Amino acid sequence: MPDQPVRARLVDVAREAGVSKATVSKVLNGRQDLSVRPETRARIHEVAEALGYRPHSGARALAGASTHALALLVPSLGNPTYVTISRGAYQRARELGYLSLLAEDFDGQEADETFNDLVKEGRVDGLLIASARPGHPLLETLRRSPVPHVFLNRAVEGSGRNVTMDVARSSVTALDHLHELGHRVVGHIAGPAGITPSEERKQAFLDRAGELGLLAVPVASGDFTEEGGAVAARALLAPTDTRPRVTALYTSSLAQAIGALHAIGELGLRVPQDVSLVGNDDLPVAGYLTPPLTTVAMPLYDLGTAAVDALVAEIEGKSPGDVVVPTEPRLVRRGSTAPPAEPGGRPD
Amino acid sequence: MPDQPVRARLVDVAREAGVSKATVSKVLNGRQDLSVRPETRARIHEVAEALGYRPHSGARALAGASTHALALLVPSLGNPTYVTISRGAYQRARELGYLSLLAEDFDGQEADETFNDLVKEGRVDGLLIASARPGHPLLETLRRSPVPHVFLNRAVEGSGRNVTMDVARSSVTALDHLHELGHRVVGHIAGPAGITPSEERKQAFLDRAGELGLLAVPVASGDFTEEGGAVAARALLAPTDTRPRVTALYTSSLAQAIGALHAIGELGLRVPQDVSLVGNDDLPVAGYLTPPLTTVAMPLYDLGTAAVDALVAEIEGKSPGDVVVPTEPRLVRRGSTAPPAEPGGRPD
DNA sequence: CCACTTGAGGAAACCGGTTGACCAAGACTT
DNA sequence: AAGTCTTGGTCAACCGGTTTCCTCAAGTGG
Repeated sequence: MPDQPVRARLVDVAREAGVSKATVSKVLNGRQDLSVRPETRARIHEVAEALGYRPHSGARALAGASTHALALLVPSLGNPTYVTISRGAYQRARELGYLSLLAEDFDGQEADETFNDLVKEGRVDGLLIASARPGHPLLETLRRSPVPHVFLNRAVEGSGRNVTMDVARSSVTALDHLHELGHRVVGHIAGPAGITPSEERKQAFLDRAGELGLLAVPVASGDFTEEGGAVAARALLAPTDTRPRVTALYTSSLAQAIGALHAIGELGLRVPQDVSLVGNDDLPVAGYLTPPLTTVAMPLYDLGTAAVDALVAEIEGKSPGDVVVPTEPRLVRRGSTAPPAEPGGRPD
Repeated sequence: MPDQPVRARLVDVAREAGVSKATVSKVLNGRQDLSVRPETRARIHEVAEALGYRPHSGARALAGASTHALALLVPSLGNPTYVTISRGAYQRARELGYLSLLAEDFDGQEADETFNDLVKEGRVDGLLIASARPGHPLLETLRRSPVPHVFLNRAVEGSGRNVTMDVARSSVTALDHLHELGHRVVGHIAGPAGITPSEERKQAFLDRAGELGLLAVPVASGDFTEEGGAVAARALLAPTDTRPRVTALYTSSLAQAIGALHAIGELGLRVPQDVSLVGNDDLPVAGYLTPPLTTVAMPLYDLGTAAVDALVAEIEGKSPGDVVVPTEPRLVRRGSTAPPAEPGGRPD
């Protein structure tokens, strides 16, 4: 095969196949409103293949008002959670004939620039928004210039287009595990206030604690970072007169768990002998912490695929709706959880 | 300001400003080959601003053969190193009027699909390639369909378009630190064979070890992952008759350091009392490991900006060349390094 | 006073696709 | 035999910019 210094264009394919541009376009796009002889159809596909033809996305967008591209907006790529989600989105988009782009909106700080670059300049047909929160600038922007979009992971109440996971179930899974081990005083490190999965996880945690009859369930909020986890852990583990000592912690993110692990060590406590720790989200690093982290694996990849399904459906004219990914959170038992020490066996 | 249900187009701006499309286009693109009255110029800018006008990237690409977009190809987004690089690239691109897209090519496995989606479909003007390695499919693809591109982090020998950091210096920095502390037997966990920064770091490590007169400097290679670091650490720490016991390790990535830390613990050794550990790249998590990790901070952000500078220069017609980011690697001392134990003080 | 330059901007072709309207020729119906 | 479908396509307008000539009026030199 010779080199292809110039991109093959639609006319090139048409000339080579001995048909018109229109026919090639319709055949390659699989349109039904046209009858073509099977052999012509085959010839067109062959020629296109041989020439390595790819339609120019700009020309396509101009003519058909569709770019066949989506963009996923995440609050931070430093959080590997979103990397997994984006992989799911990318693959599913590909299967549906779309390209999924990835953009970091730094928790809303650059959301409008990103919106301009991607939507207003016509680079994408729709947005997968994983960075929503109350007061996010994009919410207002979308109201004024409506564009197909769904919210994933973080829901926007009343939007009717939220794609989420069963985070309530993850709290139950984590808490049941700790309860079975014998823990009766369990702290929860929640995410920042106002962010849906944060609130939901916390509420489910408190509800389940009530059902199980736990003695105390203190909660502290913190960013989804190591720092946030460390600060919150210190707050929860500080000695107090008003309740018994916490023997286990459940965090909202993996980074928080790493921070908590650090803070626990600094306080001279050991995991899991003195404090058990359960994280959220399972990523390779969880297995390499000391001790390896017991965690609730959330269906992040599936969340990405589900969000793309919902968005593409909307782009193709169906009306959106809320979706909950059916895959259940799964407990991954590692070394950071164990039965609590005998009361009095190792007094403070 | 009223809502803008439809995108404003060039003609809209032209009509509103009372001039022709051509004039608006030239004024907004700041072209010199046209004389326009200052007040006309100002009016055009005002109208464009008021209408929130953004040129349609597809139309622009079609007419002018430039998309004003770049793409950064990274081997894995799970490696936070590339996240920092991409942030540098994104910001610098923005300053130069470009949009930087981010794509994961899974170490070359999806490189050709990505190339088709981004380059052949005309979505970007050039590529920032951080995932190069010998035999990478993109190398051949680029030979056949030349497109502006630079290689960053991982160089391609003889390409004459490599943007790299002073990795040799990072080995020296790490090794000097360990030598000063008194270590004389230092192991190195290198990256996979054949990848340039890997080889270069290793060679510089060995060279510097020779200059310092170290007793032994065993090297093991492994992926840039926790797993790779753990396996390599086990190999280096295994007892042997042929050389004294290793008292310190220097790894090629942060994830490797986390893996090594894990393996060291499993072997019943303590950091830094029994083994000192120096990592590469400084990211938030490094400060929250137990113990906090001493590491060589590489100028990742600057690497991203430098790569964009080089690529944009090439797109604008200048011929490419190799660039080394001038920012020096910097040692961040934390708790994972200390003087070695007295010989015999704690025998194996 | 007239040809000529200069300043300010306009007309139209073009980029590479998509799409709805249209058409020729054979098959079928009556 | 004439009209009507159906099959298998084609034609040309259009999407929203950019760019290359043009034009036209006012000023300028001779």
